[in-house]
Amino acid sequence: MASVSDTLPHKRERRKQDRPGELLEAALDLFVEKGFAATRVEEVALRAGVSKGTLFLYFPNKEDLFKAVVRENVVHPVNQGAAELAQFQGKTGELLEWMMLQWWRRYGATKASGISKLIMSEASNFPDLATFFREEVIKPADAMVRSVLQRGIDQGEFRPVNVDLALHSVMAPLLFLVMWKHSMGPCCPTSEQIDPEAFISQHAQLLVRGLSNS
Amino acid sequence: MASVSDTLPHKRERRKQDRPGELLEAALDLFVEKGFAATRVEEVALRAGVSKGTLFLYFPNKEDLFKAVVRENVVHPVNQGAAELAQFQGKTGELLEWMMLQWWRRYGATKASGISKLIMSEASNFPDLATFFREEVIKPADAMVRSVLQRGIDQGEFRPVNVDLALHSVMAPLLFLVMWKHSMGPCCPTSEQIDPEAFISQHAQLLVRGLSNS
Amino acid sequence: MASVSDTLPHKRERRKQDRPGELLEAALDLFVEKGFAATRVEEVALRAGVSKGTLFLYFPNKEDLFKAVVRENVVHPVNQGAAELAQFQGKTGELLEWMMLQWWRRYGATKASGISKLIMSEASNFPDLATFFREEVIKPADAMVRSVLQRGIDQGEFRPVNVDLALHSVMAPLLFLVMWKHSMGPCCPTSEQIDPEAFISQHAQLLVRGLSNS
Amino acid sequence: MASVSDTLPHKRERRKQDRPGELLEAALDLFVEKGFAATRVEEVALRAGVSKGTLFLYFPNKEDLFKAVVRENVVHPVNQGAAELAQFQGKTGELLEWMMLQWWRRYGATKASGISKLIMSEASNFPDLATFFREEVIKPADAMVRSVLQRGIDQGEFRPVNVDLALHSVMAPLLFLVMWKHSMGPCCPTSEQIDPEAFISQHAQLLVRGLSNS
DNA sequence: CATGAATGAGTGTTCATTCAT
DNA sequence: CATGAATGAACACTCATTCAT
Repeated sequence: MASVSDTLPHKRERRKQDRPGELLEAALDLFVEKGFAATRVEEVALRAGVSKGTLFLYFPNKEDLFKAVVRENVVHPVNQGAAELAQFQGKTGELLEWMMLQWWRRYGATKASGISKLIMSEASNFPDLATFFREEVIKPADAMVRSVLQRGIDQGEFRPVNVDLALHSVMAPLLFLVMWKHSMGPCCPTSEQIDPEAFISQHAQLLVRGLSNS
Repeated sequence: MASVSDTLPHKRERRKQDRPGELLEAALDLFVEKGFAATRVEEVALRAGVSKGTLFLYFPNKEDLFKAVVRENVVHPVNQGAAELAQFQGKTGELLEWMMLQWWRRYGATKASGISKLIMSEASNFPDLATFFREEVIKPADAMVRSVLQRGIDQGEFRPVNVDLALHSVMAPLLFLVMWKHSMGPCCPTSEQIDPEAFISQHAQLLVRGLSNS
Repeated sequence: MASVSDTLPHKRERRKQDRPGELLEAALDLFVEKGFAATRVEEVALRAGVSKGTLFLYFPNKEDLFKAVVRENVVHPVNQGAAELAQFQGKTGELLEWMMLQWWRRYGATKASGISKLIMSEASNFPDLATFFREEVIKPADAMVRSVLQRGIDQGEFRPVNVDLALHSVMAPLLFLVMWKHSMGPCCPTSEQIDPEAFISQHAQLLVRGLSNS
Repeated sequence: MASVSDTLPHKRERRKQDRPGELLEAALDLFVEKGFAATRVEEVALRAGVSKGTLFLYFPNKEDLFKAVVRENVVHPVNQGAAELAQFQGKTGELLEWMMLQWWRRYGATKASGISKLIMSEASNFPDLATFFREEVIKPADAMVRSVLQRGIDQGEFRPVNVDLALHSVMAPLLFLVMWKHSMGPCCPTSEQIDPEAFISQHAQLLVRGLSNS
């Protein structure tokens, strides 16, 4: 006899199963907002609606909670855009600017980018996370950018610059914006804020002009 | 025969004069290595070869110790660079590349650049430090870059781009290198290391070409 | 057979409920014995049979612990006394003497009166505590005395003296006894001890006679 | 050959001889103002114009400095007034009020009274000081007051009250004023200040009326 | 004698972690 | 499983006291 709880678990049970997920979610918010050291485990537990002791039932200590948060929330911002990118018809210069703006809108501007800032900040204390991040995020992203630049060169639109270096000319401003957004940004008066899209546009255009073969 | 004390100050005195410098050096090391919050003042003192109490004889509190470290290792270099910059004769394009390379050689490549990474990492937890850094370091540096770009525009060498945005096209790659150096870098195999000067050179040239009026 | 846990709460729970009271009692002892500044919170905790951290579970800081001690041991008794006072029927002269004796028996003669001595001793170093004490203890007590004196005047029993000054003719001897008890008293040979109730009685009678309209 | 320094010592030498005195003076001010615990020996030394180390040349530790300050500065407020008192012709009631006012003007209102407050405050930590103070100050003062009261009784002006108790009716308000002046007083708004002479006058008159034989 | 640099034991307070219930 | 009371090791900062010069 199939009881209700087989298909639609009671609230209690559903929550129980979700405990780790809810804790990870709460921890993500707080770690991103405050960093590792300044986040108190009790606050994480409270935000997840459980007691402090319960958190330690699921994660043996704060460090492991942190690592789980990072591993769980690292987003692969490449996968989504790669397909669209491949279909793009038109000048590579326009593609480059479009790609950078898309990266910002879909990733840099979202909460998810907080995890990148977090990793950059804490990498030296958690080397394994840094390695993990490099493999999962940086390498694919670099490859994508590299392919776009190579496309421009192959099509004769760009000069044959050193692609391995040029890709950082593309990524650095984006990462800079992410870092800024999560560090100095909140401390700055509005008059000193940076308009991300305006900056990306102008930077992309400078880059394309700098790369162009004319 | 002149005694030692005629030419060299007494041990006590000599040490006394050296104390602030020794403490600042130890503090720089530890702040860069562990961040502001995770650095314990006692460890700074011990590394400088004195007791905890002695540190507070020279710096009233941890925050002021940090500010002194910043002044010694970041503010001074930037100011020195600015002075040399003013004497530069020649094309602004060359000046820009030279400035970026100098920034790297004199600051980015040194231990002191860890301070910038630290600020980026912990600004949100220590708003006072962030404000201090913005006023003492970022604003002067931005003004310097802005003046170079404006020089190029005024001399007709650069197009009249938005200087407030372009300035980040100059700084972002430098800060990216610093972040990289102090976070992901140490975890990367040598094959994936970035050659900072080669990157800066190429980026500067892309930028100059992108800015140029021809 | 009903188990113990049916009638008595579990050891943990019982202790938990008792904690604040035990801490307040230990704190009263030590504050009175050593003063505010010289009392270490850890010693309070230890005397209450808990660790230092536990104290901060119940009181956010040393100052609030002290305020709680004052509320428990000074404010409450004063308020209770005031209530009984209101019900008093009879001559104001008798009321005055009765009030002074009650004040002594219920407060002055107890450990709690050490708080008044402590405040007199340390007020200048802890202005916040002084203000707190003035608002919570002195003002209500003064108001009570003032109302009694006014009652005597209104009923024609007392001459219309300056009530704001006369109030100190009532309080000063009481505070003098408290100061004496907690400072010089313990150092005096028994032959020189003051008999508090005899003194209060005679002083009250002198006062009433001095105030009386006959 | 009598050199100048025999009669008028050089500033240097004079100061050297006065060192202990200057230290005691500086210490008096600070102990009275802040109490024993809150007074820092360095501040005492600075105010006396010497270095911290020098203070320990003259006083082996803080406690002994404190005791020296007290012993040195305890004033015998009786001696001066006793002679005048003996010559007083007229009603004892007037004598009593005059004596109380004089005590206040010549002692209570001066800095010297700070030492009484200090002793009352710290007596429990320095029992030997309390004993010393009792012998040197309290006993003579009590004797004087007692003699005045006895004079009133002997002359038939006062009723035969218990003189050993009544003397506290005289002293308590005076000591209360001293304590108030050095503790709560400075923390109170001007509207709540006590006018010492007005209070003493009214209290003395209440007392005299209470004592009088009519 | 005098200095003041140096010390280190202590203070209030925080917080990750444990464990009896 | 879940709780939350309890712990104790840190940490920044203070200050009486010492001692080489």
